Amino acid sequence: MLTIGKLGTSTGVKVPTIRYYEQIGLLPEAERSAGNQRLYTHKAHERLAFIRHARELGFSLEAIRDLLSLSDDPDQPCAAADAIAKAQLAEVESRLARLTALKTELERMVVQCAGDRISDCRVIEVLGDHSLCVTNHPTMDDAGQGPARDV
Amino acid sequence: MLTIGKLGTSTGVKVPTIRYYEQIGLLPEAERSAGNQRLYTHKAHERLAFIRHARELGFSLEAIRDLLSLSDDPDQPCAAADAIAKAQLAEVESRLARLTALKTELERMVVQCAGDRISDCRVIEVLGDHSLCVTNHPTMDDAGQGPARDV
DNA sequence: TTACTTCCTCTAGCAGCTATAGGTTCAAGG
DNA sequence: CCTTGAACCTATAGCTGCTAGAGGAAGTAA
Repeated sequence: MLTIGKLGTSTGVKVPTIRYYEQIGLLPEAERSAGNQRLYTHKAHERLAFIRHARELGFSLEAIRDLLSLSDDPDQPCAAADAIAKAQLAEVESRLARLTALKTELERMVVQCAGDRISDCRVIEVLGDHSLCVTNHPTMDDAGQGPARDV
Repeated sequence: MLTIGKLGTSTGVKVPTIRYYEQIGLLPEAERSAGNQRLYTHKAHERLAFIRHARELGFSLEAIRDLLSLSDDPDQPCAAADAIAKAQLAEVESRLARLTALKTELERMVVQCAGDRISDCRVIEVLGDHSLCVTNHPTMDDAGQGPARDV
């Protein structure tokens, strides 16, 4: 039986995050010691490692919730898990494409900035006028509205 | 003079977002009509277009705030604006590297999933065990902690 | 026993919006 | 002129995925 601190260091998940996962029902409520402290089994450790790894791969907590409920039921067909992973892959690919376009644009901005006063600064100029862009980088409608996500 | 709705459609920024930008001081307080409705000048339109475009390129609101105060003062040297753009470029490049690693991993997961029961599912299996990964994809420590950002 | 660390709960905060409620103003049609 | 309906107003709460802080209890080593 691990304390929450040990579980945290052994999985690389911070203690408040573990409590948060319990709170939102991603982890079951932990057993408690006589003094009301959480105690974790090997199974809980595995489940948290799964969650952490999926987070690293960019899965949302909602997707992870689905994956966990699938893995709790090993006789189900695999198609649903596969679909979640494929959706995640598509998401990553589209993000890659957009980021690549942004990189091109930023490189152009930085390279072209030859003046030494703000009034001649390409960075400011390009940001003020989308028509100066070479790529068709994303608009707020298709890039900036979804739930914020890292990586 | 534009109403907030016209300004929104002409810049591609949603109305509540414009009000939010005013609230946090990114846009100055708008003039009001007799009936207390916001009215915008061409200058405000330019400023919002600038913000929107910078957001598309992934700049944080804080960075945009800095860029705006620079552009308000055109005699200043350009170095600060250049530095912000370069930092943004570095950020985008590191994000690209991480996303590429994730893509590799996800592709492997999806391709290898040959079983048709969850119990044989590579997706679930790989997520449960980081050592099955071929790339050194990011950990939560270097990828998942910063301020959430899209694109 | 004392000191120190780790744990507990609870609440509030972060970015960057989005949504809802409950009301006012404006423009067009009859 | 009056009505309808869209667009506006303010204020507040919610979203994701945590993180930080307060104020206190429990566990551990010397």
